[in-house]
Amino acid sequence: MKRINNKKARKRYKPPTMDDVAELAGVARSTVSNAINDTAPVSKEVKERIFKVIEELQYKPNNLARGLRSNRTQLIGLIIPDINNPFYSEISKGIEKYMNQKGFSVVLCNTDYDLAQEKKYLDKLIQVNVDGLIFITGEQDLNLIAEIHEKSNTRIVFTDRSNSFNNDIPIITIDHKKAMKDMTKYLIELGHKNIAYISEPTSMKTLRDRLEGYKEAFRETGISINNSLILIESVLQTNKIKRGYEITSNFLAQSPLIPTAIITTSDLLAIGAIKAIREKGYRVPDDMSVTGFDDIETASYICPGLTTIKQPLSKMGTLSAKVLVELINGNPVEEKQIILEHQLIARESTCRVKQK
Amino acid sequence: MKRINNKKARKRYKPPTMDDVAELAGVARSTVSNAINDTAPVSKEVKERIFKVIEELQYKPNNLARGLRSNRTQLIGLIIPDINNPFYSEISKGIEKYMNQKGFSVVLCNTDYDLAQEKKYLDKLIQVNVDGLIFITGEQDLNLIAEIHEKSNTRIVFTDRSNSFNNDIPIITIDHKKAMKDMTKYLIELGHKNIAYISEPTSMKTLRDRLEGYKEAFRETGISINNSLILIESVLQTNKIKRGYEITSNFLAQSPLIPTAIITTSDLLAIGAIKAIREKGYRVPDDMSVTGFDDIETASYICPGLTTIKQPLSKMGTLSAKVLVELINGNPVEEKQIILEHQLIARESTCRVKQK
DNA sequence: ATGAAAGCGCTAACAT
DNA sequence: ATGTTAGCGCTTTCAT
Repeated sequence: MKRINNKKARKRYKPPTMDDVAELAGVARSTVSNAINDTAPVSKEVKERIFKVIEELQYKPNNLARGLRSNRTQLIGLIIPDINNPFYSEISKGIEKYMNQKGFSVVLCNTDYDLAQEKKYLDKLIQVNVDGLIFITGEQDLNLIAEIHEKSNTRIVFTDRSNSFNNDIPIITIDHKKAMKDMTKYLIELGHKNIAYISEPTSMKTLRDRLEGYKEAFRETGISINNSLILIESVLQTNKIKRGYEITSNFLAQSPLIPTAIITTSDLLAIGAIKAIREKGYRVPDDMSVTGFDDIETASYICPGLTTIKQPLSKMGTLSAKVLVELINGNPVEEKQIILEHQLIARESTCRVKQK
Repeated sequence: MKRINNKKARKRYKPPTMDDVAELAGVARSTVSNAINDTAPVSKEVKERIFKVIEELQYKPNNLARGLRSNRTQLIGLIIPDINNPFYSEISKGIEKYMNQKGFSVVLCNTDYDLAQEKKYLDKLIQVNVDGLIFITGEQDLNLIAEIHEKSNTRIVFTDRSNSFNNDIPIITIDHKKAMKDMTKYLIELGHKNIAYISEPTSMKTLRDRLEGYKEAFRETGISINNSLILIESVLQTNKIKRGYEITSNFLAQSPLIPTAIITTSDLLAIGAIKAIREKGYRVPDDMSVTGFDDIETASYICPGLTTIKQPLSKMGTLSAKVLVELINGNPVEEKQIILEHQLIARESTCRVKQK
């Protein structure tokens, strides 16, 4: 409203209201409402008359008014770190698709892993009166979540990760510890002993779990762990590929011990790592095997195809959405923790260790 | 509302309203409104009192009520084909970021290139009372758009593409014809003559323009075009990499003439193409150069690095958002067509043609 | 500078 | 089965 002085003001088109429909159909407004929402029986003839008028007028209920009255906006919030990361975009796509089918609209919130942003979005979404929200993040402020959970109309579902399972917010994820254990054992079975581990920050529970899985695999096979091969990022950030490249580059440049395999905690990290490895003159997988995590689409198309852990991303999205809709509809959700199956996908980026 | 029979009904927390604030501050509701929105002068003392109460009560204005009254929801719609495609997700990220800064929330709509879905989303967004929307699509129903433009409160901005420039809807894009001409000439200068062209459907104007650029490059350099090397997809679809792989695979299997270079209309297509080329036993770029389009992040990390046309994706998003906000604020937008600069990025997937 | 009052378009409780 | 009525929480005249 800063400038009203643009002469070409848009002609204010007034869309038809429920009153218009009621009048033209010769019934009361509440009858129209009942006809539309099936909230009370309406005779067949009246119904027909009403829907004819609706068709003629191209009447569309005003969601704002509806929401104000009924406390239901058919809006849900989606808080994710980075929509430009295929891991999140694929989950998001699943969520959006399901929600759209169920008549909800999805408000997208991109945090760039910033805790302050998360808080701001949380506030914003409440103010938008979303019926619920799906939260994918590592660094949640649990107090804040609890407060929201209690003080607003908003239902919450976590996807992929949560820092604690001690509340009753549903979470859809996989068994990260098991997954990484599978991967590590797979490499060990290929004869690898010096296996580097490049991880995003273990401030996130999923990543703590994975590290645990890595270690457990060593323990169970009786191979000793070399801590100098474990590299943990300290800060969450968006440019995963670049970070994978940098970490690996630095590591290879200074480590006295060159591993025969590198495990990373995401496909993007792995893509960066492979580039760094090659630049140092090593071949993948002949000199060094590399593994990713997630199984994003590109993982199977890059060269060499990336050995990785497949997370059912789309399904995770769909399920999260489904659970949230149940919650919104007031249906009880028995299973608070939904743990989906992962799968080790062996491609060309890993091979049996060569004679040393 | 299907089942009310879950006993564990949530305790209905009632957030404070503007009336609560007014009462506690000992002023009229309208004064609170004026204080918050700066819509009329309010004395300093009263203002302080009001904001103190707001802080205490943790009062947040209800957007629904606000929107119902003022016809402003601070919601905008984003209609895109595929959030899981880095091209769109990067633009989307730019849009979301800018909009968030400006106090808007973004409603995400993913069409999967389906025209019917686009229509549904358009309706839905109007019903949600978005203040405006950004539309990225090839197959828009122009009548529908015109209708919306006229009959709703909704402002529209196109990003990347539009089938016609004959209306006054702003569009943010690059010069696709020029871009593809640049790329083609670049290959010609490297000595290539038999350059295949793999394109997504030319039902989209941007892709018609690019094809035109390809042809013009040949014309201007006096090299004859071989139509059997031009392959146009007939249907828009999401799985670009897979399609790139299939098209290239089929083409190489049956074409009597094997080109020394392949131009594709997107990086994803190129990634698929490279895989197919290798499977047929050719090397990239030694036997066959390959080019992409867009310059998504992975383009520089795959092996070989992909020669491509850089589109300023993030900027396109930001600018689209900016224009839309101007429109919403009633500010005149002089420049309806914003054509941004592209850039040819030469990487390792192309090289000088070898002696034949 | 502040207050009173109307009403945005709808749902829901109640009455008929 | 249908109508009447009272708000939901806010912005926006219009008075004062």
